[in-house]
Amino acid sequence: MASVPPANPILGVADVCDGQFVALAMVTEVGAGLATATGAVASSSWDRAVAMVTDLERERRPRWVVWSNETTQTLARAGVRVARCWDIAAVHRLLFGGWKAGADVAWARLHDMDVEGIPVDAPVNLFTHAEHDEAGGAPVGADGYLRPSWVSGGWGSTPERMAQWAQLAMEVVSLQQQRLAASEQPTRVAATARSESAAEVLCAELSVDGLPMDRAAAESIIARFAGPRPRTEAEADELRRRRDEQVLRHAPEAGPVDLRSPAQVKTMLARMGIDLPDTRAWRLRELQSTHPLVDALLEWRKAERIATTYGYAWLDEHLGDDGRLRGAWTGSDGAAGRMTASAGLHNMPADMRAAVVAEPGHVFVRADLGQIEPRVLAAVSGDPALARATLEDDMYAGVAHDLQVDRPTAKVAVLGAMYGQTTGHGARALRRLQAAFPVAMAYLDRADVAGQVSRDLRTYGGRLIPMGWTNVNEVTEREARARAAARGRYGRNALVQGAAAELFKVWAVTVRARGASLGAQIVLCLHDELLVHVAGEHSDAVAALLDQCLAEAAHRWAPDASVRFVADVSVVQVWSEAKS
DNA sequence: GATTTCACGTA
DNA sequence: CGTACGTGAAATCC
Repeated sequence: MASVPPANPILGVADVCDGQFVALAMVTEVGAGLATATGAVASSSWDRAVAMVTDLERERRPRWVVWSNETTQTLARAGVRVARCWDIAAVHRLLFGGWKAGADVAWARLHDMDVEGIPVDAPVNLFTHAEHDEAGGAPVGADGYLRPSWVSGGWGSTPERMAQWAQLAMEVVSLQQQRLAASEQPTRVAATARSESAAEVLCAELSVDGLPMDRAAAESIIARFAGPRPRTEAEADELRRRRDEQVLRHAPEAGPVDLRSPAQVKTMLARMGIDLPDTRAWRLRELQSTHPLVDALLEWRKAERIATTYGYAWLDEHLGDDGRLRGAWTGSDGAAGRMTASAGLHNMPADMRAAVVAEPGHVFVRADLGQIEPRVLAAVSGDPALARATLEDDMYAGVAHDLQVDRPTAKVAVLGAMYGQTTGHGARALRRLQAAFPVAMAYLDRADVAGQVSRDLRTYGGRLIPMGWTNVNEVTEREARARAAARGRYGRNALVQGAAAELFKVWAVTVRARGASLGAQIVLCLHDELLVHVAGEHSDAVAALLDQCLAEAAHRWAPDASVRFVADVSVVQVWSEAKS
């Protein structure tokens, strides 16, 4: 570390922003630490820190460097929406894969040090605290790792410390950029680093802003499935008992059965002469209307799902008084890099979409990417024949024509190739697929083989897909082969799904940027679907924008224009109105 | 009390 | 033996 200049109470814009990158470390009580290539400063209060960031954003639009989207979220809560960002955790995940991306992990990996050897802090007590304050001078210990006291001690116990954190962040960014520059596709991977960082900003805003939901509508949907809101625990018990009774009356001789226990349900079904390896819904559905017990059980499962997972407790916990449903968003999962959301935002039952209602005077502009994965495959593999098939609105029709098979067969064959499905009646179509699209199929095969031999992969955008799975108890040859095959499927799928996630995020952050002047707010991202909330008067403009942004995003992400991407766009008041 | 298994919703 | 996620309850482990 270079010597750290003394912290100043606050400086003007010109003093701080002499470069494109400005590192930011922020806490609520103390203020902000900022660093540029030449020096570090810290502001003395939260209000002044916010003012400083706001001024800098307005006048210079720097690329804000943050350790994680925690900082971006703090800013968003204060009403500050930044345009450009460098999210160290997001770039770390891109470079090194995996999930853990704290400052200590990022630092260790960038210095080629063993992550397992990262020193851990002793439990916090009065003595260790006192020690930290004395030893708090340098963030890097003698062993080369970040000192645990620094990492766990918070970013901003003092303005000086915040300034040091900001300067450290600048150093880390420079190391990350060196890594990106040394990669196989430096320009493309650097672009991914920026779009992934922007996606983290979007996630921070999604977490803060939430999804518009009509409480009364939601409650009536829940009531339809699970009954009225119970006022007491006894009432809840009674409702549960009555729900159970609707099933159990079809199996009177089975005795007391806990329907929530799959084992007991299996036994109950066996006694009624229904033998199943497990009691999953798709198995039950095959037997639908052969026995009233099966039908009642399926109904019960649906009601139980609403009552337990998406019931009144769910609303109470996640739906704010302002009619916004909030969950925690992350820009990339630990695997292929898709966005994730908690609070059930990504797996809400379709019935609940009727409660996702635009606010007065507003609408949702909803758009989803059509057949995103095969189109992405055409782009990342560079297969000219598959690229030609993407020119059709329905690309499976094009593939079917090329393969001389019907559309359902073509679709199953393409999906099977991407996901590694090897059974079924697709063998003939698969051979034709190999002949018609050899480049794309070879791309998938390479991913499959890499997975089988546990060789790490990188997505088109440069995300590392670690394949060093821990080999647990492969006792038999058969099991070892099965696991290798599973890794192969995983590899195939990760390259397609991961690249699709990258394109989707470029699209989303482009919409965020271009839609800001219209007040368009992205309120939900669903892997290939965007839900944008905007004042009704701008609905047409935003609908057009979603298409324009897709074209821009596709061009930025994969400049080869031979692959066509399509979006289905509609303007609705309620999410459930959207057909799809 | 923490972790794993089953089940099920979404893409 | 398509993949991924988050969730809740039961079962299991410690």
